[in-house]
Amino acid sequence: MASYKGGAIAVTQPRRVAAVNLAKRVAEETLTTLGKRIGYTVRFDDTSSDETLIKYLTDGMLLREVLSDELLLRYKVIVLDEAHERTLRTDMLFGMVKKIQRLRKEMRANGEDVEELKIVVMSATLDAEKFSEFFDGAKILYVSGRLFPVDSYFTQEPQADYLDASLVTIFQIHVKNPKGDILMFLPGQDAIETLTSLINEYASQLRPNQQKLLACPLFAALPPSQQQKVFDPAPLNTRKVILATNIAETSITIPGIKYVIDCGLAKLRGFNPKIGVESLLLHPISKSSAWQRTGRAGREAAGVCYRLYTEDAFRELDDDTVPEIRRCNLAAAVLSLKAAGIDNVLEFDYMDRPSRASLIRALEELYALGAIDDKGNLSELGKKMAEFPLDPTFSKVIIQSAEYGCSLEVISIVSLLSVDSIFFTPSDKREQATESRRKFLHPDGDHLTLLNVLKAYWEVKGDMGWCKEHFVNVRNIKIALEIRDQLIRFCERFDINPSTSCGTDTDQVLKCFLTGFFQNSALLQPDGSYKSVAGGQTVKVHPGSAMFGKRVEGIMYNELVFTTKHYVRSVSSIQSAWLPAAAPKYFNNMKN
DNA sequence: CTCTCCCT
Repeated sequence: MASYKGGAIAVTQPRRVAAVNLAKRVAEETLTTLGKRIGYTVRFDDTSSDETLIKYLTDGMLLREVLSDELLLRYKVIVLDEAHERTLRTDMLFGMVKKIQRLRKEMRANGEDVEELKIVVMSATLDAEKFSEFFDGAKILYVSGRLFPVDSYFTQEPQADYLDASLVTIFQIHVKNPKGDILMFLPGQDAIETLTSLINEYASQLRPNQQKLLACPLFAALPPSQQQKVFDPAPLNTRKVILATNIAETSITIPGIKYVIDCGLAKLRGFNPKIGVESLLLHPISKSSAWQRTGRAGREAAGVCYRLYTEDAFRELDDDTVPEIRRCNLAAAVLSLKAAGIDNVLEFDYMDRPSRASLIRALEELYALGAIDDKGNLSELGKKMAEFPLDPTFSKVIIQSAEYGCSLEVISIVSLLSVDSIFFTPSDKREQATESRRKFLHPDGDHLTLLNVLKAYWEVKGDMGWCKEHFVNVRNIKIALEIRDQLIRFCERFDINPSTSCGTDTDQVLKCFLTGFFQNSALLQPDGSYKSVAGGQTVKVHPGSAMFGKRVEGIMYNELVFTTKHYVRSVSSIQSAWLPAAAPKYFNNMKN
């Protein structure tokens, strides 16, 4: 069998499912066994081998590969697919592969035995010139899509209440058209749950001889069993209306959609580098996002899209969504760039440059964590941190856990914090969910509460009924356990004994977390509020937290996001006296 | 008195 060492083709995807399904499809069509000439590599799942000529992988996976193969010498071609999505990772790869291509060309000119690197960028954007210009005037090849036509309609007047407008539009479609399911785009869980119950209420008032209407919610936090309902065929004489977040824009494709309703809004991540706070706020979508939503009606046959905004409003929308790299905290990205040999992250070749303030902020955070020195060079600690598939804060905590004697506990808690919440709380059963989880509550907060839930999950051997009863999201807890297995292997590689336990001395766990999260701490004020030590914001404990409504002298939190207020999530109780020991340099500087 | 989505 041929080995393609040095001559393979990488095809990147922003999502795992896409990488896996593409590889399966291509293997099938080329009549080969998956994992031979055609394979895929995603986290926790790798079918590739030395024989693999075409490897489909997530863009995050290719970024990991750069850390061990700085010139990506195992590939002769790199295809970056779905480039228009401009994920943080695709944007990092743009600059990296461009640099690698130049280096390999220079090496060849010096007579070294290296192949040139070919780069192919695939994008559904209309603005191909932008990509071409970035890659030094690369040739553009246009390929037409295979969508069916979709008629688009706008409202005559601006809609003050998009929930009301949605409801009216759904029932108008329902009574005027014989068949075809409806996909409605909404900004979040809250709007989806509200509209689901409104639809079901009004649908019960339809005439008995009329076709029925069934509302199906769809968002990422929904447990797998309920997400599945979107794919189940509707009962006889019933039309499905799927109420979805942006998850239905790209990640999940539902068959049988004839009508799309677009409210024109989405929740968008933002980042303020001056105060270092992330936000999650409602924004009008971009034109490209509106077209993407529209296209969801034309996958199997001609469709119709109703936009709940005026044509004038549409013209005012931005052409494209601001790339993620300009909207998020860059600490993890900057650490990865440094570990991949890009020393000067301020001068890196970005297709869209993040603000200087945002890059400086990331460097400051990494310096405070001890990942880089005062010249901006990676420290020994920083090199180790970059190896872990985690945010730098988490990798710092894992590495420090050896000294604090609590690796066993810390590895589990970091795994549980690495997934979207292991709890699922439907708004209509909030009290029931809170009550059923009360027995896991640890007085010191969410970190140790999560550990209690995991221990209980193990005791019942992951019983599905138990999960349902306690509103525990099985999918997320299972992902957390896979992460945990992976982290244990990393620890063994770095001579950190993953079985070291602090037993009942759980303060060790919280003190250890502070070595990564000292900047995410807040102290109780005389008026009963908490004020963050880093930015001085007044922060509110999220109502879903074990620390909600409690008054302790200090708190540490995993996350601070501005939504309606500055909310902190995954919160635990700390003592202010622990802070200087967790980060001596940082707190000594603050006094001066 | 309640957070869109995705990745290692």
